[in-house]
Amino acid sequence: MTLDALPPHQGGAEQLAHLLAQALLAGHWQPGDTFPRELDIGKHFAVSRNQVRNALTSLTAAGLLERTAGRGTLVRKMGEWHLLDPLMSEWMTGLVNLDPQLVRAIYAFRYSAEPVVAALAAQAAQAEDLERLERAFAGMENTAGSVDKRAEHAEYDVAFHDATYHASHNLVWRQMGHLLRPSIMALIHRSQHRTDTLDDSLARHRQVLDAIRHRDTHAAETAAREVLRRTAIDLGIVS
Amino acid sequence: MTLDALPPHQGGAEQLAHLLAQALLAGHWQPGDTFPRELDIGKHFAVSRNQVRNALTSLTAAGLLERTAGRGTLVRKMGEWHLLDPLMSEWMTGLVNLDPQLVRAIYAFRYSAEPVVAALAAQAAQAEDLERLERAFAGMENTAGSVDKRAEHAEYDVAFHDATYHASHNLVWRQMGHLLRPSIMALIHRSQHRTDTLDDSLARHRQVLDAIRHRDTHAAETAAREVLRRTAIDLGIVS
DNA sequence: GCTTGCGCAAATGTCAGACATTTAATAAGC
DNA sequence: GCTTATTAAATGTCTGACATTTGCGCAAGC
Repeated sequence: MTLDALPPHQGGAEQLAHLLAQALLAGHWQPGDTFPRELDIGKHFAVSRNQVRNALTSLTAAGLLERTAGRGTLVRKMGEWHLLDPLMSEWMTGLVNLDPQLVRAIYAFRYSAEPVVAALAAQAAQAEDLERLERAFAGMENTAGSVDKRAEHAEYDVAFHDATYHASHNLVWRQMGHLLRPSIMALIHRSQHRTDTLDDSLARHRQVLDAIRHRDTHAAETAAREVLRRTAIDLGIVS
Repeated sequence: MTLDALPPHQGGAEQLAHLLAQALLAGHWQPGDTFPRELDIGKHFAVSRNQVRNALTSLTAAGLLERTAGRGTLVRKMGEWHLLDPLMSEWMTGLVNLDPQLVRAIYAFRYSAEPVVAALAAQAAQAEDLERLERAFAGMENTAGSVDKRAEHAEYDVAFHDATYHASHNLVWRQMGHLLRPSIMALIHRSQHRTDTLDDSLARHRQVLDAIRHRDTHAAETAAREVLRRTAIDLGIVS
């Protein structure tokens, strides 16, 4: 694979990293392939070697690449990626053709984890956590109707789930809120967003909110699972 | 806080990063403090500015520091740390005085997550996963007796739990195996390692192994919880 | 007195070029 | 045929200069 298929970019090592990362995530290179050389990348995008090295440092830190002096830069396989690195979430977000295997893996994780997180939230949520949840839910309601507010709706959706993780009041769980963004954003491109399914999704979210508000751990667990069942359908994981 | 209290080091930006990271994790600087300047660090450790910048890049990527041109380098608070970055686990491992709040947070996470992971493992484990679990458990048994094998025992302990996460066959859960190392290594310094508690711990691990082997999800869940109850006692979280 | 603007100092960020080091392939020599 | 130099190619490192951003002081002007 060459660089020719990639779009140009506008300055900054971060953007270059974003560009290359998305190409890697989209599978433009096979694991084990040798990645283009620093000088070639710099030539192609008209940036200094420094910028290239900074970008490649990020990708290496995220487990996407493996570099060794003399040999070059190798592409690592999906199992080695640091899926929990916040940068990864940023790069995955907005990627249209995210690997179905990855979408499935993240969903499976959420399906097993989120009920537990919701239960913890029901135990530990403070007043401000409830406020965040309610604001996010209200946002979801207000943006549920029109088609041109789909992106905005997804943002509130992300905010709702992130607030749930946050309400668990556990430092580790809170970090995983990042994973929600790519997972939920994938919904935009895959779901039909019919009115009835949206209503159903909203109702299930409301049950999570109510359960947490009433400090009902068991109900929160069940409700979170129901939300994710709805998500599975929208993602096309189950029919 | 100055750099004077830190030990010297032996070449390599990685080691320098490790050194500075451990100082940060140990709380040598307060959140919001300004970190020493690049040139001062280079002067103190007799390394080039490049090495310093490489080290600081790692610390910044891990969320320990925040750098802005003109202002300098600020120390971030614990809530912003990327606890799931593999480098963080490496830095935390072997740190004698890890912040109790952090130990507690990681433990609370494990207590809520590991039963679910064990249940998944009971569903998804393959023959090779069982082999790994058995090898790790056998190692724990063989190193249980003597005091001078405590470190080795801890390694097998880590391997056992890591094998459990691995057996879940989920890309996301597998990444979290990293968190186990600092958590389990903390046991070495905190637990008394009396013979009877070690026997008890072994027995509970054996139940996890058996439950996974028999594909009994519910038993795996319960057994994992029991293992962590034992761990809580050894960590001094509960009496 | 208060604000605005200018300029200076200090810190991180960037660049360019040369050089070091590692690796793999190739050729030389026995 | 095996081992050993040699060479080429890639990433890693060093150095010095310069760019850019930020915060602060200080003075002018309303």
